[in-house]
Amino acid sequence: MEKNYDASKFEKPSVTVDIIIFTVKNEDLKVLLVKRNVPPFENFWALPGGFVKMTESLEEAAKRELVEETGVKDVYLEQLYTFGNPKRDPRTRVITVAYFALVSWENLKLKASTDVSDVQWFSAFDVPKLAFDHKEILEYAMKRLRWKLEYTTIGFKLLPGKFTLTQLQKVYEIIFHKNLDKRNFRKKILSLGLIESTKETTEKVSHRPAKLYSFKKKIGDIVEIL
Amino acid sequence: MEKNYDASKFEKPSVTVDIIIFTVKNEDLKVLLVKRNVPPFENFWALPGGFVKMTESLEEAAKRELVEETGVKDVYLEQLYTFGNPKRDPRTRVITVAYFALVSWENLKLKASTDVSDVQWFSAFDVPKLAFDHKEILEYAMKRLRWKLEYTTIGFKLLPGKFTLTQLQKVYEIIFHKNLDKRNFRKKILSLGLIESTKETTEKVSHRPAKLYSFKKKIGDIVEIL
DNA sequence: TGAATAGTGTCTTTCAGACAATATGCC
DNA sequence: GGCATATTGTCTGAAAGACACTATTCA
Repeated sequence: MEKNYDASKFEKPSVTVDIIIFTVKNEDLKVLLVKRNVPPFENFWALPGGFVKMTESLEEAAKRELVEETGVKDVYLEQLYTFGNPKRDPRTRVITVAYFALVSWENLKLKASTDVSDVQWFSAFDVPKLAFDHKEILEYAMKRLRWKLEYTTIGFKLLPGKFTLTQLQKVYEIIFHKNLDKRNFRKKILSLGLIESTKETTEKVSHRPAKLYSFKKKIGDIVEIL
Repeated sequence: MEKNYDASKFEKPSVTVDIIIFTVKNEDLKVLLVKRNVPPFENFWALPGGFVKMTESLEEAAKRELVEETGVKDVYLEQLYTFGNPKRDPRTRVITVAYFALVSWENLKLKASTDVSDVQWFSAFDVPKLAFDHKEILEYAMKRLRWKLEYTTIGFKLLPGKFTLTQLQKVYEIIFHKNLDKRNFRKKILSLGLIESTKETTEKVSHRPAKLYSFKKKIGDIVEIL
């Protein structure tokens, strides 16, 4: 901290949060974008976000935006990185704290997906030109997502509460963009001891039904690394 | 981003950077602190830091602070986390972007270490009460440091350009607070293929001299994970 | 009984960890 | 030669990866 301080003495940047909201749907990784209807970057798609209010924490701001856009609470949310290049917004100095969120499609389809043209899910592998430096932010989020998937158990967060191992494997395959061996995948996931089979199975499928699994809710989420 | 924007319409938070500067000296992990001489937290020790100027990026701000406090450039610097609790500063809303830096004692002892009472190195394992939420920030930095040391090659950054394997092992032992097996440590480090032996050895020691190693400067630092 | 997906085991290779004797330079 | 530290290899257990067949349900 500076030695002398006068809050009014310095010109201050604006601070926003932007959220990268991922979900999996139709065998694809999706990201939620909103269409801008004012300059700059009018008619460009952008990450959802907004100004941080003076009385809310950064995480509260991110959660607020998340609820506004998707109607879901209690999802996985983590701070990603803070982007502060002085030229990233052509109007004025804006520093943005990026968060990334993982939601299961099943949990949110009731609400946000029924919105119309100005809020839409895009394939994370094929997004339109984005406003500001949002492309860079998205790419950073993809890196973090892959990394987390490899070294933590975060993948569950993209699925509903009960899921089959095949569904889970699919999530991994989608995000890593490569096929995985079924036996090795199951061995590894189960050896982590973080999910348990329920007594239920999938129903009304014209083939052998699969067991449904759910997370063990253990002492504190073990997602914490780093 | 918000749909409508008027830079003057919103009250804005102040934005600072704070830096956790680590070094290793006397077989201890040290962190640089500065003593505050104005309220709030007058006479408390705090992390070095300051306001982000309107025309500089966050990283530039962090580098500027780093040079001001230590006189060193070209050190390892990475963004740590952004702390934005609305109550973290009792005066006004201050959001701080924390960076952490690793410097080798040998590279900086010329300058900053000769400063007097208000800038000092403390053992990272035994710091005084800190101003604001700086204790929390420091703890987070320690976690990140341990993590990075385990999964990347970042440890080299705490040593001078040429070093012995024993010195390097010492760094790891200090930070992990436990002893490591010499043979396994050397096997692992050398298998990474990131350092190479020079033709030099330590001199004027009253025992067998050790080979000096240096980093291979490869295509881009391989420290990038996550 | 055929279609479709679920579920399962072995072998090999690689890496981490335990463990102790020899080598070298200086005095 | 004695002291102090440097340097080096083997064995064992665990985990990751390659690989193919049997089981179950429904139509």
